[in-house]
Amino acid sequence: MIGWEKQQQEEQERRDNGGNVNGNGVLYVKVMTDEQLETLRKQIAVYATICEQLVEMHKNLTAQQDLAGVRLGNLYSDPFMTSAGHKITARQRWTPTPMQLQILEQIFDQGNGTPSKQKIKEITSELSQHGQISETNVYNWFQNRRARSKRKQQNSAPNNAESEVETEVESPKDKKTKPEEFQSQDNSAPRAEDLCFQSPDIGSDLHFLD
Amino acid sequence: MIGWEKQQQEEQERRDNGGNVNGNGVLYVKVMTDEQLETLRKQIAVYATICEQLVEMHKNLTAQQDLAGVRLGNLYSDPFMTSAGHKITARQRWTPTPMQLQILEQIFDQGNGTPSKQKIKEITSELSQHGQISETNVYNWFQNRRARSKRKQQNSAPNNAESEVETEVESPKDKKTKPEEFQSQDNSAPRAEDLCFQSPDIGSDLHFLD
DNA sequence: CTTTTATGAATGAAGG
DNA sequence: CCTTCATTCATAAAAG
Repeated sequence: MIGWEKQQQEEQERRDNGGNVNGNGVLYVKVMTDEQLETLRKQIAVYATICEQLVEMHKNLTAQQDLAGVRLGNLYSDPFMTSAGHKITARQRWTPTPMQLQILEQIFDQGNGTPSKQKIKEITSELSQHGQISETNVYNWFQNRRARSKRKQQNSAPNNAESEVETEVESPKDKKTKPEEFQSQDNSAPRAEDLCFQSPDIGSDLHFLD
Repeated sequence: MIGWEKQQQEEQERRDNGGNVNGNGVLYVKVMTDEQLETLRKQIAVYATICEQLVEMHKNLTAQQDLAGVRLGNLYSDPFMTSAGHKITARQRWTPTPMQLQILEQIFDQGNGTPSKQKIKEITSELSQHGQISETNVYNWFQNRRARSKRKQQNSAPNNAESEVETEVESPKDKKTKPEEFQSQDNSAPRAEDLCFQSPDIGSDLHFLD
């Protein structure tokens, strides 16, 4: 197959491009901005959802037919749903180098838990000496670090109290968020009329998974 | 299926054949070969085709049921997709359905960046046909969408004291650093139409979904 | 190779 | 509007 792996790592905020590129060899390539890719990704996701729903409907119908004694057999199979359904939307992500991680941890421990805008810039600047990184990466890192640190703390604290008072299974008891009428993901079947895709010449048939 | 997520980020040893790469802090773009694009196209086509076929199957089944007088009605308005994995547990926060997203995105792209109170109502009204939603949701969505779009844009400009010798970089990538004029601040989601990925009007065949 | 875990990133909502 | 937080999603890395 083809190797998408030719792609290089990068962050999510690049836009525009420098026209066409080529390597040391001759290589014609298409260049897409991240926004374009993102849009593509979402549109594919829409397809995935539609397919899922259609399959679900099918299962229901088939089940009914079962009751009626009209088994049609497994026309659908989810293998493709899982294989093609989500892999397409692959997304790359930054991975801190050990050095970067060390520095980040260090800063985090210093208590200046408040990553101000300016601070971020500085940190990013410094870290970039040790590898590819962007301000967003730094920002995210601190966000996640704090959130997870917090969660961990609150997760282990109530447990070591003398008598085990916490028999809770999962429910976040201190749900400070207002009890708002939760709107469950209704997820009513999509009206595809509203999907504004169009199709090119893709007149291919069903040899997905090829 | 192929994974274009296979790329690797190495601190200083990057060496790919793309040539459009660079060290830290430089302009990145997604690069795809024609082959890769073709594959993507096929995959999308697969979705379109599968949807069509499922629709056909559904019609047949429905027709049979009609004949058999076993019309059971809305069995397939199942609130949750069990195949997706996590949807079973009710969610406490609104998650736009793909269709809602599509519509929102569309409206957002139209440039009328300021969602007036009245507009919000209209939009909410329309979107509620595709799933549970409230005006607050819509309002928040636009708020967030705009804020993040903006940040993203302003984040993509800075660079770039190219320092590290990325031996492979050679091609004069004419960086058109003109992030602002590209599109007004109200539009940041390039339509995929540019890429020729459009889908067939499967919508007309899916009307029963509703 | 498949499953699990750790964690970077996305995003709805709240606050100011 | 902008920033911050909480939660969820997706995936690179680790484990089996």
